[in-house]
Amino acid sequence: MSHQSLEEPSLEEAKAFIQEALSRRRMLLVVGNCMVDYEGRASSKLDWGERLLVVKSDGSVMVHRPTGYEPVNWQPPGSIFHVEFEDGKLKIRATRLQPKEVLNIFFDRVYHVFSAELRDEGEFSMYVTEMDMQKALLTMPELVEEGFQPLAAEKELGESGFLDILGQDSQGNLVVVEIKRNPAGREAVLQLERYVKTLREKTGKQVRGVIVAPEIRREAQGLLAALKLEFRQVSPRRCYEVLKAGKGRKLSEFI
Amino acid sequence: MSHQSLEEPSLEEAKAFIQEALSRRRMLLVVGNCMVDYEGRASSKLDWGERLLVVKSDGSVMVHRPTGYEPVNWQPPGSIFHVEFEDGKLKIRATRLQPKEVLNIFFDRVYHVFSAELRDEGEFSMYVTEMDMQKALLTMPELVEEGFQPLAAEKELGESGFLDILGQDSQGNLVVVEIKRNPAGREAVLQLERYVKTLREKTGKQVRGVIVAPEIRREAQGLLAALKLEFRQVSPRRCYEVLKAGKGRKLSEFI
DNA sequence: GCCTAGGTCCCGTAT
DNA sequence: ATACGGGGCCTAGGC
Repeated sequence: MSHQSLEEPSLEEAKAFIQEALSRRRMLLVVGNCMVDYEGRASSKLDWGERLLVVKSDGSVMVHRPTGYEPVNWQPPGSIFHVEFEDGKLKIRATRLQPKEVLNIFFDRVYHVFSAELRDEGEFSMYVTEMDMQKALLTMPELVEEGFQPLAAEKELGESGFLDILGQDSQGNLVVVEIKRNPAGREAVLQLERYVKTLREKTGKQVRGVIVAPEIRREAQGLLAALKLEFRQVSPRRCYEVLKAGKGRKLSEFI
Repeated sequence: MSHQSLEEPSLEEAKAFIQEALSRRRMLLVVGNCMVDYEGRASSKLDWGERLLVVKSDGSVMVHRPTGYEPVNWQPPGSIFHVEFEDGKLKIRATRLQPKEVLNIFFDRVYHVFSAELRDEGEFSMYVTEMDMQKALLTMPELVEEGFQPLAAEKELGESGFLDILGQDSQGNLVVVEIKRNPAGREAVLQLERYVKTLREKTGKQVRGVIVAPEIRREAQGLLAALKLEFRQVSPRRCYEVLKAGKGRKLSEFI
């Protein structure tokens, strides 16, 4: 990995360093006193203060204040850069084309600049996502309930959107399964209710609705009961284990 | 502003530097080859690669890969740190207490470390928010329509939630106003419909529903028409100007 | 290209 | 403390 840095560069030195880093698409860090203007979907202005600017090789931009997880100003990947002096300040402009958004960062002092060409091929694996839970339920339908048989997944229901799993229970009743990776709230219940209602109207038959989630919030339980919907607790960990065990089998076997 | 950095430190030197920075609550940057484990609401593992670690004075943590706007792993403000050697690797543990989440970062090589105590009192101002739009509509009700008179704002409607503005038109009909700063979608229409329906049931009178937003999405227009609801285009910029002009006047004059 | 749904969302605000 | 909605959300997947 090649990298370089400067301590307390002049604005001219910093400008040259930054232009070099941007043109070579290296990761760039700038620490200094700056002011930031943003104009695009919304507009904002950040007065002078000491911050960290991060520019990545794909054109992502973040301006970080000393505190707070989120950048105060930013630009997503694909931004285009222009560096120049304006009123004696070092100006870095990052432009996004669609939607058209412009971020202007003005430095009147730079304490530190750093650039590097990072190599990172490391695999990132998240153990359980909502889609994983769906796969797990399709792989092992009894997680929903004994005798449950999936008929379709990600089925469109017109205005209502997409339901996660449609199946039938051991009695042959239609069952709509709504999956949540996080604790299910009122919104999930209402969403399920829309699907169930739509299906009842379409088919004219009895339709059951089941929320599958790690837990259901207390405030959603009343609504669930009032709408005669059901809840089945399934932990992400269980799904992860099912997926690990079921590797190699194809989804198409089940739907 | 005081700041310091090291180039190509040994792991021992890096450990001392990092511990010093964390204990003094300085902003810390580490560039090096690392591996990351996360366990909490979900779980993840990131194999070895070259990345940027940012730790802020409030305990925010971000691990950034060479590309992508978002950090691959992170911890929100308030995290607690522990630094030690494990299997010859420099291990930085960031723990969040609620919910309990642990982020472990292992470095086998450090290219660059930097720390600084940033001072930033600069004011950040966003020109228009959804609440600003509400204030603007209360300040200048004709933005909704000629003769519109606000009666209440943020009014609770039981299970339905809070409606943005309740008012009456020049004919004395009740009007529910639903404000969106962004293009209004199907969800906004359904939300408005819930409020209108609830109010109709409560009052037994005719109730109109109006969505105020910069624009309405195409796919929501059919639903809007079918439910006999209305749309009024209002730009954030217009709201911003109304607010600027209306400064000094109090909200309580209007509601 | 636009749109929809999910996120370890984060974050403010109100309860 | 916890629930709820918004975000310049960002990001991935469909069409």
